[in-house]
Amino acid sequence: MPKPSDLLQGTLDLLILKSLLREPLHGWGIAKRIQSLSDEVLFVQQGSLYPALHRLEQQGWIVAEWKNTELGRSAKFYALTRDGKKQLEQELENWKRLSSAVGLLLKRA
Amino acid sequence: MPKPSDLLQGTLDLLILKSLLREPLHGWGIAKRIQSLSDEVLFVQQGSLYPALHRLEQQGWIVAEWKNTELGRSAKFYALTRDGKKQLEQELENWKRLSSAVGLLLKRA
DNA sequence: AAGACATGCCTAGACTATCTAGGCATGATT
DNA sequence: AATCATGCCTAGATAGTCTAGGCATGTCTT
Repeated sequence: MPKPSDLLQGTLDLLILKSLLREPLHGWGIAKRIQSLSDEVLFVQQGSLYPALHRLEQQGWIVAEWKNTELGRSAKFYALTRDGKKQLEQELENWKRLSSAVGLLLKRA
Repeated sequence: MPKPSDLLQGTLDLLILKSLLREPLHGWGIAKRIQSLSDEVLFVQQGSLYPALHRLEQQGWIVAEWKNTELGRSAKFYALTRDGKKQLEQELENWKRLSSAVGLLLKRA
């Protein structure tokens, strides 16, 4: 039984980093942003998101800081680090390279 | 330490099915075809390919038959079944849906 | 004749990302 | 009082891919 996938595997880091490029966001906000910016096509499960955030933080690509949301709630805001921006560019390039290669093959084969 | 990926995860089935659309091929040939049609960008490891072929065969999407290659060697040729074509179309659609959603997000975010 | 290389198939084990399925807490709304 | 939205988290299962081997045959080179 094939499992429905909400994401293209391996792109979650890319999506997270990219959505933090403009401004720091908390986990919940990241999920909503990915969802809305993709026209409700991409959904990040919380069980995927939070481990990913911790992974990215450990790599030094994002940093966390507790702040208050506009709703007056405490939330963990993540911001891109300098290394994170570099990583983002690498992942962007990799995505372009691989996805266009797939596109090429699909057009030709 | 990030692991270099030769493929976008989850696209292998799609690539295999698509490369069998024109004519049956054996494993070795599938790998070479994916490689050349993608302008040497996508590489399928044999340790990924053969398990995938067996998986696809078990699903009923491809069938195997031993034949001789042009070089006079015995090789296992795989052909798309009717179900395989259906599956291919579904995976094609899914790929388009998800990859364009990623593209959209990357453009916007 | 020996060795290397290309062709061809295969598997076991490790790795890693994602998903499922929960839990916990707070504030607002009903 | 109950429910819902917001917000963070983890444990375990699942599954796909990669690493790193093994095996066999045929051809080409030395």
